[in-house]
Amino acid sequence: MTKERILEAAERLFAENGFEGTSLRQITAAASTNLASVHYHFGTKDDLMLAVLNRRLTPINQKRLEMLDAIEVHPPPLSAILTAFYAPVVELIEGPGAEFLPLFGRILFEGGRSREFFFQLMQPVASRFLAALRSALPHLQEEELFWRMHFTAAILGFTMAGSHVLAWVSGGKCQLRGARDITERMVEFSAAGLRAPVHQRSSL
Amino acid sequence: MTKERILEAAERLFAENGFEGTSLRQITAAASTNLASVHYHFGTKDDLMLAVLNRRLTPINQKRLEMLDAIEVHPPPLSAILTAFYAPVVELIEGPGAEFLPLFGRILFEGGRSREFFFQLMQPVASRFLAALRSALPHLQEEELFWRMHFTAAILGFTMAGSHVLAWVSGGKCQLRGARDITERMVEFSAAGLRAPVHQRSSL
DNA sequence: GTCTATACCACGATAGAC
DNA sequence: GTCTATCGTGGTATAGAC
Repeated sequence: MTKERILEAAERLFAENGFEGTSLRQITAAASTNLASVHYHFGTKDDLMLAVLNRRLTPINQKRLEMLDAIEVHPPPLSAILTAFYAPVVELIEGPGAEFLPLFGRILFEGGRSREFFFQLMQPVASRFLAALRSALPHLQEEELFWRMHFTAAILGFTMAGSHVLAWVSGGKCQLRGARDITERMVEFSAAGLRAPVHQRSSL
Repeated sequence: MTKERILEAAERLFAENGFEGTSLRQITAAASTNLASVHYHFGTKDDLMLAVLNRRLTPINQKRLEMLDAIEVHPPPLSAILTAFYAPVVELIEGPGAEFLPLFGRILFEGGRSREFFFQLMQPVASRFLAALRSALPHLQEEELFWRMHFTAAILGFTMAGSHVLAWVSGGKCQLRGARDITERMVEFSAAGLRAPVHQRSSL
C-alpha cells in the first residue's frame, strides 16, 4: 500500500529532520512513489504530519486507559498509575514504533498545528490520569499537582525523544536497556517527586 | 549595532519557528537590515545559530559554576546543587533572555550542529555537577546517577522550553509566577527523585 | 560595513494524461 | 490510483556598487 509506505517514510524522516527540515520530495523518494501521491492521499504536508501522529498516539492512549482501568487496588497505587502512563510509550523502543519516538518530544516544541492536534488526542488521557493522581495524592493542592504532573510528563518526553542526551551525560557509558528497566527508573524517580513534601513558597 | 540586532531577531524567530522554519529574510526584515549583512557578520545560517546559542549559554554556565563554588557547606546539600543548576536558567524568564528559553529545549531535539555545540558548551558544567551530585549521593551507582541526572535535566528543559505544556495540562489555571517559585518547585521534585530508594531491576 | 540586485536551487502544490 | 511536467514562491548565498 502506497499510503502506508508514505506514512512509514514520513514518520522516520520527520523524526530525524523535523517537520520543516523534511521535504515531501525526500519522503516520496524514500517511499518509492511520486510527489503527487502525497497530496492525493493526505492533502497537504500538514495533514500528513497529523496522520503520522495519529497512527501512533491513538493506540498508545487506548492502552494507557486500559492499563489504568485494569488496576484493581483502590485507591490505585501511585506506581501503577505512573506505569500505565509511561509503559505504553516506552514499549515502542522494542517494536516498529521506535522511529516515532524522537517525534514525540519534538512535536511539543515545534508548535504549529501538530501540537494542537497532539493536545487534542491527549485530552481524555490527561483528565483520567489527573483524576487518578488526585485520588492517590489527596493532600496536594491543585496547582502543585499540575506542576508535578508536568514534571512527570517531562521525564517521559525527554527520555523518549532525547536518548542522545542520556548518552552524552553518561559519556556513552549508559545505554538503553529493556523497556521494563527504563519504565521502572522513571516510575521510581517521578513517584518520589510527586510525593515530595511541599514547602511554603517564598514568593508570589 | 547591526550585528546585535540580527542576534536579537534571530533568537526570537528561531525560538518561535525553529531553525528550519525561520528564513534569513524574516530575520533581516525583523532586524531592519538586509539579507547580505547576515553573511557578512556571521558567515552562514548555521553559524548564526551557534552565535545565538553561545551568547546566552556561556554566561548562564559561568553563573552556574559560580553558584556551585559559592556553596559553603560540605558536602554540598542536594537542594543547593540543584538550585545552582536550575536558577541561572529560570531567571531568564524575568529578563531580556526570555525569548531564548524556547530554544533551550528545542536545540536538544532539532539536532544538527547546534546540538553538538550545545553539548560542547555544557561539558564543564556537566562534569562539575555530576561530581557534586556524586558527593551528595554517594550510595547511588554510577549508572543510576546518570539516569537521574538525565531526569533532572529533563525537568529543566521541559519547563523552560514548553510553558504551553503546563498551560495545557492545567487548562490555563496554572501560570508561571516568579523565577524563585518555579525553581523551588523543580528543586523539590527532583531532589526527592534523586533520593528515591533504588529497587532491584527486574530485567537486563 | 552596508546596501541593491540577482543567481540559482529546492520547496509545496496542482493540472491533466494514463 | 498513479504518473510526468510544471507553476509560483521563497530558500541560501554572492557579486559588486557605495
